[in-house]
Amino acid sequence: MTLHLVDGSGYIFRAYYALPQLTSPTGVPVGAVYGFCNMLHRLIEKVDGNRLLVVFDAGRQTFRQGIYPEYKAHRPPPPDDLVPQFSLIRKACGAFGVPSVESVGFEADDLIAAYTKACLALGETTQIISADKDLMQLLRSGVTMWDPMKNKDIDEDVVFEKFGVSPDKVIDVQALCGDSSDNIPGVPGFGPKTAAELIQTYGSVENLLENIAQIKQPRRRDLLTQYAELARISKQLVTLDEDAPLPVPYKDIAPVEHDNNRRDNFLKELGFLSLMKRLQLADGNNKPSVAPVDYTCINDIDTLQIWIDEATTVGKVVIDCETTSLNAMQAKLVGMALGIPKDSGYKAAYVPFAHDTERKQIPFDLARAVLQPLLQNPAVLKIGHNLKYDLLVLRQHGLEVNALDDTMLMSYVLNGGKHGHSMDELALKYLDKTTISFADVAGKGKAQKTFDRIEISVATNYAAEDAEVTGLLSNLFKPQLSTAQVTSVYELTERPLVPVIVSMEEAGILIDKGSLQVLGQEFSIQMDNLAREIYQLAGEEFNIGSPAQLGEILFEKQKLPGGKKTKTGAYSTDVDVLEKLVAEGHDLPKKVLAWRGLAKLNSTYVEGLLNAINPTTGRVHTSYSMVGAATGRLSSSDPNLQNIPIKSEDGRKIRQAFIAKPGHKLISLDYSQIELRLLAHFADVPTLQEAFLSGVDIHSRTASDVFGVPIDAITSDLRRRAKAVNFGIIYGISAFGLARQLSISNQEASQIINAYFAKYPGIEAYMRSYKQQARENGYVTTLIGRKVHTPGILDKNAMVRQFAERQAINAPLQGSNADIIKRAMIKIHQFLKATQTKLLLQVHDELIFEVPEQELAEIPEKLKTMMQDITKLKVPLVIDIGIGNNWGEAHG
DNA sequence: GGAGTCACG
DNA sequence: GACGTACGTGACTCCT
Repeated sequence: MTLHLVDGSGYIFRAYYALPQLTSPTGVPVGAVYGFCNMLHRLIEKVDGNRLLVVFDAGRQTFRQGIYPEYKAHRPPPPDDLVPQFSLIRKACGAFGVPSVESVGFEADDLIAAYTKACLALGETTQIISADKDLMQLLRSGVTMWDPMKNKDIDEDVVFEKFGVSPDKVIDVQALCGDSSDNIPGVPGFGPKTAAELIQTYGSVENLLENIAQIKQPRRRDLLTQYAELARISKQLVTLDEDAPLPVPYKDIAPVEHDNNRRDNFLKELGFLSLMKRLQLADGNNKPSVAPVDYTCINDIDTLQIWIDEATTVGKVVIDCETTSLNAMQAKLVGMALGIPKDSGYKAAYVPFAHDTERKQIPFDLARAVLQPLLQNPAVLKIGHNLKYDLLVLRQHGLEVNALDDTMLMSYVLNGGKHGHSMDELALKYLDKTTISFADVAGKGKAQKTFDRIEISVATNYAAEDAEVTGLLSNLFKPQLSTAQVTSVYELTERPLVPVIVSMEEAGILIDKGSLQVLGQEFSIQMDNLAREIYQLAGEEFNIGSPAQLGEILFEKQKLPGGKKTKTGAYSTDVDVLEKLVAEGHDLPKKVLAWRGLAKLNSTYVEGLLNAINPTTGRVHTSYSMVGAATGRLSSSDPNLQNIPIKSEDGRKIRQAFIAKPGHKLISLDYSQIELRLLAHFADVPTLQEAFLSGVDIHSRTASDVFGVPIDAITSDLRRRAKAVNFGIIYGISAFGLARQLSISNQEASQIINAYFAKYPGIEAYMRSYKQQARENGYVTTLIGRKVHTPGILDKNAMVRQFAERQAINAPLQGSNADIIKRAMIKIHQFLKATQTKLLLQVHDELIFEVPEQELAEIPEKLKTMMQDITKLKVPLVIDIGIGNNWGEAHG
């Protein structure tokens, strides 16, 4: 028997902040209650006959205030719309038949500790259901912990990662570093790192205090001596009271008492109708190994037609393709899930086409004929999650789709930067639903099955659930778009970009296979030669690709200066370190750098690209993620075509292997200095704006302004430094960062930055105002009103906070660049429909096209005009254009 | 699977 | 006064 102890109070707060604000039919706020009911239901299923006990705080006053009056004293009262939910949540326990306890003078955490102790004494096990770090001290043999919102086990490893010590030492670490959220003082000046280090060495606070004299660092010694008493009090505060009296003796904890009527009446009263229906369905499905009955498997064309007719009448349908591959260009369509609005939720079905079984299915060619009118009907909204993928797969199977809504993109414009946007994550976060994962049905690793080999009944549950979840998410997100004022970002930018990217991914780009192979051989020969020389210099053979082995050779065998550097205590051997050694005249690191450069080119680019050639089209088709980057940028993968080399001579040879197909040229158009232009625009800096209006080289101009040298006397070194400053500003400058970049002292860097601020008034105000915006709203906005969230902006840890501040400065610039190029892509895509020219690639500020020779006279110039006129800033947008037989030439 | 390294804007 | 620090990505190799 296992006792499952739910930290009810902890859950309330987490659910309140994580879930949308719902209100009951009578206007009572019930968002947290909804999450709580969902969790109760899942827990009841999970504990499966074992005991379940929900534990609450009884009030704010506990014995801890007797020890330290300021304990939790600064906590603001709970939000107004959460207060009425406390009693409802206790009622929910009653309605679901789950016992709950609380005890005046003790926190829920103390009761959990006490029940844990009682269980262990009887040889029983407990599971703590919470994510609260204060409960982690209870982990030991027989006590496990599970985070119900993330569906994640919290084990010793998780604790170690968080505190740097094992669970039995957590209270000692907490006692030293304190906790600002609970007002636990700790030792002032000690952070988690120092605390963990000391406890690792001394074992406990008590032993540490007895041995203060042994501590090497004088500052630590002083602080500990001065604040020894605070450390002792803090330890008392964080230690849970495992001797707290049990409100209900362990043996009297009642099993869950099922009464579905009582539960349903409660849910109805609060307006949780769809949840009630879902639970009712689950009631019927609870017997193990009986397939759920709420999803339909459609295996005859007449039934499919009935569903299609209904979807057409309703004007809305969820679609979700199931295929054999994540690579849309190579994926074979196996089946399709459909969802149609019904009552307040969705009914869902799966239509298998090509499963590898004897079971009856609709041949795809037959299904296509009835699906096409639905997918092409502009009056029927097709809802999906990452429809870009489905659209590309369907196109490969001869089906076109219009009239879209994409829940992944809605999530992105609503909450970009806050969390991920995968369906599983959103279902858990917003619907409190753990979806069947792909690994659940297909297995993982080597043994993973392709979808066509999955049993149709299993596939039906998986696929139809995804369709239902997508529908529910769209019900939730769609109305939020206007409330959050991001409708136009979604409707005018993200959603219309979907077909553009589908077209780019489908087009792909041609690679000169032969020249890439030759290049690979040349690189290999050079690497072999270098390796021989390296072994000679090292006096032994070793794996050059292993930073650990290289570090040993350089810093232990050869005793070069450089020492430890990375967090894990290993020797750092990155470019900065090796280049420093090269500058000191060492030959070995120089050859290692050359070897590494070639190794990178060979494995990532030569072999990587050759492997990525699609055997059918003979071209390379990347996949763009529209939600990968928090700032609004696209990202590219499988293969990543946004990081093809350009900076080194050998690297450029890789780029030259990207070629135009016969009779065509590649052209490249890029926005010149767009982020600096955006800075001049946003920060309203007259001098910078004039510089861009006059067309002068911006880095030379900055060099002249900052270093006080006439512009025609600027050396290439001064220009290089000014360029680093300009980039630094865009990244949310720090003297340290600039100093490191330019290998100068922090002081010199500070002086340069001050000179910059003095010459360009407006920049500092820009930075201040965006940091303020982030603090007030939790996000900053771009040119088109895109929100980029900066979650760490109010963090108590200064480093986390400063990181968020730099993001707040950078995101409007990087994000507005993304806005501009995305809008240009949409416009250009429309225009290119009447031509033979194709948009192939986007690299953040650059677009690459394949143009037939007969269109070269007119098209490039028109594209340029469209790009530069896409928006009007206080400075002109300038487009650089290049043309050639390959990408190397075109980039010019 | 994380850490280290390095390719791009 | 100490603490670490430039923004945004993805792929590869090593090693636990």
